[in-house]
Amino acid sequence: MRYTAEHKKKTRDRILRAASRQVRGRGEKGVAIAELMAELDLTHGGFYRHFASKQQLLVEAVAKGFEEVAAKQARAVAKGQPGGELRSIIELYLSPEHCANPADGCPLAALTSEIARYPQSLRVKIDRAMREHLKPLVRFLPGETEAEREHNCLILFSGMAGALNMARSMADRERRQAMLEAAKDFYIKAFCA
Amino acid sequence: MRYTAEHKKKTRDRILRAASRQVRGRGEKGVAIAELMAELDLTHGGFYRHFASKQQLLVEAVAKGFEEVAAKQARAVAKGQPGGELRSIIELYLSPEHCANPADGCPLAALTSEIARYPQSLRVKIDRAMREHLKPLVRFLPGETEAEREHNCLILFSGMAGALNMARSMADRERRQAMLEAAKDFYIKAFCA
DNA sequence: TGTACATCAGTGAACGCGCGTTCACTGATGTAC
DNA sequence: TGTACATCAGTGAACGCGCGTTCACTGATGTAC
Repeated sequence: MRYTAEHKKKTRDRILRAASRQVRGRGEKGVAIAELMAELDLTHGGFYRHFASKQQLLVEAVAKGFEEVAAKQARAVAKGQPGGELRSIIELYLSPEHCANPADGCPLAALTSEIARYPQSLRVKIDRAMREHLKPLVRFLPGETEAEREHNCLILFSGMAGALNMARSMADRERRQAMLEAAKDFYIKAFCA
Repeated sequence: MRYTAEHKKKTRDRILRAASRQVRGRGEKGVAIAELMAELDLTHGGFYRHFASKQQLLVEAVAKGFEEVAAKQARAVAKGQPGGELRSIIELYLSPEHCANPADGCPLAALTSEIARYPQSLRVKIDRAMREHLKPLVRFLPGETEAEREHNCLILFSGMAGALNMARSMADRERRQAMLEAAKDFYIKAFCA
């Protein structure tokens, strides 16, 4: 059957959203085209009307993840008081909710060690998406020069991603909570002086 | 043909070493039994005389990785001056060599985001191996109480793992180096006060 | 307005490949007598 | 010391499964006339 252009856009977006959740929840290898399409009540063959390959899907899915996270961070910042932007972001990032729901969370944390192994062509695109995402946050970081603030931004987010993964790796709830709290204290003290 | 008990031990160890390097270099899904055995000029069938399953191999391979890293850290500490133990460890961890050679490096960094997705049974064992590895380092960390030093230890290593992965994800050499240097400065200032 | 044809999102079978695991077998060496 | 049998690390074919991608086909709707 023939569908409108609008319908096609919507389908493409549904695939992208589902893929973005799956790749963050399960990693690149955890995404299977046929299963992904079945989740949307579609069959695998149609996938290639929307994306050239699984790789292309992944790049866009990661970028989509960064967008979602940016929106959440913006909401958290808007809720908090002025001057406390970075603190709000740190508390959101190291919250039990973010820890418990990788699929809805930061792609950098979900794929920390995988990205380093992606082919260069993919890495370049993800790197770009990440920097695009971090750019508006740089101004909240301490530092005399723009370069210093940028470095601090990278250190903060890579550090929090590491801490979040450490918490996610822990078996019992208590240690997980303690890890998140300790990390929250540390990063707030280090960057919100 | 029949081999001596010693020969069997050696073969098992060769498999384990190769697997440890592979899993750190490529991730869990990147290890293929047949390829692993072929690398040692063996065929895949023999694998199951040494390990019950791929999972069991992975647990031991990760533990082996922690042992290797511990040995390297001990060597670095012995070379440096007394009082500078933590500084030596940080400099080793965030060195260009460690960044460039994940297969010979810290399993925590190599598998940061994957471990969180392993089945609970596997995670428990890896968690134990990791804590075993960190235990002798806790005393070098600042903190009034043992619990505080332990938390600081977890924050430091998870943070460094995050920073190392961030550097590994970057496309060009300059930014990678700058990231490592900035992180080195930051963690030394934060923990070697 | 009506008709003939073109388009194209979606279908589902098929291809080709990789992988973990099993299993009957081999044959050199260990062991029991 | 010599002989018959047991052991078991290692071999390689086979099984069963999952997966990315291709392709001929469908059929409702868009478009040209």
